[in-house]
Amino acid sequence: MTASAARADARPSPRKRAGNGPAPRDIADDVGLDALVGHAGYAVRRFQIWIFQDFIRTLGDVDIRPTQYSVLTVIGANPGLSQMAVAKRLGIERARLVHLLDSLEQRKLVKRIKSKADRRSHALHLTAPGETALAKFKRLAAEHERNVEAKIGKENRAHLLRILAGFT
Amino acid sequence: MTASAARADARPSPRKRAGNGPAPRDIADDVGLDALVGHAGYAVRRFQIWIFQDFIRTLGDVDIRPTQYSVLTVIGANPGLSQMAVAKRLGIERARLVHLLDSLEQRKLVKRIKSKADRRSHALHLTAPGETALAKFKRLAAEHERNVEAKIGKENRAHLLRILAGFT
DNA sequence: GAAAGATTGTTGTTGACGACAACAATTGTC
DNA sequence: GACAATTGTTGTCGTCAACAACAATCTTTC
Repeated sequence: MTASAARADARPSPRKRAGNGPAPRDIADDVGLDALVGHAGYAVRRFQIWIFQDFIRTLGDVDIRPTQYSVLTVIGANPGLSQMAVAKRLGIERARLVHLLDSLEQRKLVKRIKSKADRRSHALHLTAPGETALAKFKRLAAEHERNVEAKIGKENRAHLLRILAGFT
Repeated sequence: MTASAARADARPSPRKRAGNGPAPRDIADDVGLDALVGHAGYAVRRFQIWIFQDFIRTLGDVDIRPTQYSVLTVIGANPGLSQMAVAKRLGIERARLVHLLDSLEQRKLVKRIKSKADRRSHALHLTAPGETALAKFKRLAAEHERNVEAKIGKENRAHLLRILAGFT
């Protein structure tokens, strides 16, 4: 460990700013990224990385990633939706949903049924094994949520969901 | 703003759908994702996407992305850090930091100085124009933070930062 | 002091993901 | 029926995380 970078390891930073102000005024002579404290985007990004890694790890045995889980969940709750409807609802592009559904259909979890009313679109449904699989995924996802609670606290998680309810 | 919907409680849903199918089967806007409500990861992901897009848009004129800003900020606050120290501090891989620094160095914002003590490593510093540029970036970043406040509320943002303080 | 092991920066690959553009088939509009 | 819009699909481009391998350079160990 070189002398110039010696302080990069310690992470004391007990300095909690209870005040709401961003206060980017600090000289930050102490440690690392004091200048980044107060940036919501940075904290949210780090948290999102952590939460996704825990999700991927918790659902690792069944090999389901967060986006796949969201697609399955929406289809399970709304059978018969078109790809366009699912994509718009989840905020993903329909071009990307094509590959996601290709993978899920290859695993026999989802099936595309050509719509009779609109022959351009496909009605999306879960297969029978897809339904039972989703039930298992939901149990694992609930376990993941408990990990989140253990990480940031039960009521903090609840408050977080309340704050971000407008983005779901 | 495709997903700026309110709660899933009662949504009259203007039901515009000018060019939608005749069948009442695929009404995109009325899709409920009840099962996704209550998943912290989903809300955080959507929020993170929004916040990054606003950051990129607000700092669009200076062409600085969130990761670049975090690198500049850390180097500005801790001149002389090695690439390994910066990467570890920001939670990015050193392989990725190489390209980030290539870009920033090409723009004359950062310079790599071969360390005399450890000839493997580089001491990272801001250039003179890099310092003045960072000052401008910080003003724009503060404007972005005000956008976040306008989006979720001032005290909600403060509470969020408090909840996620452990991830910075 | 030399060999063995670890670290730093670099290059490369892989895969997930968002953003766009173009296209055929189909539908709605005029 | 001509024209515009939508749906699913294919493709490209760029960002980003995760690895793997490598040369140069410490650090450790004998």
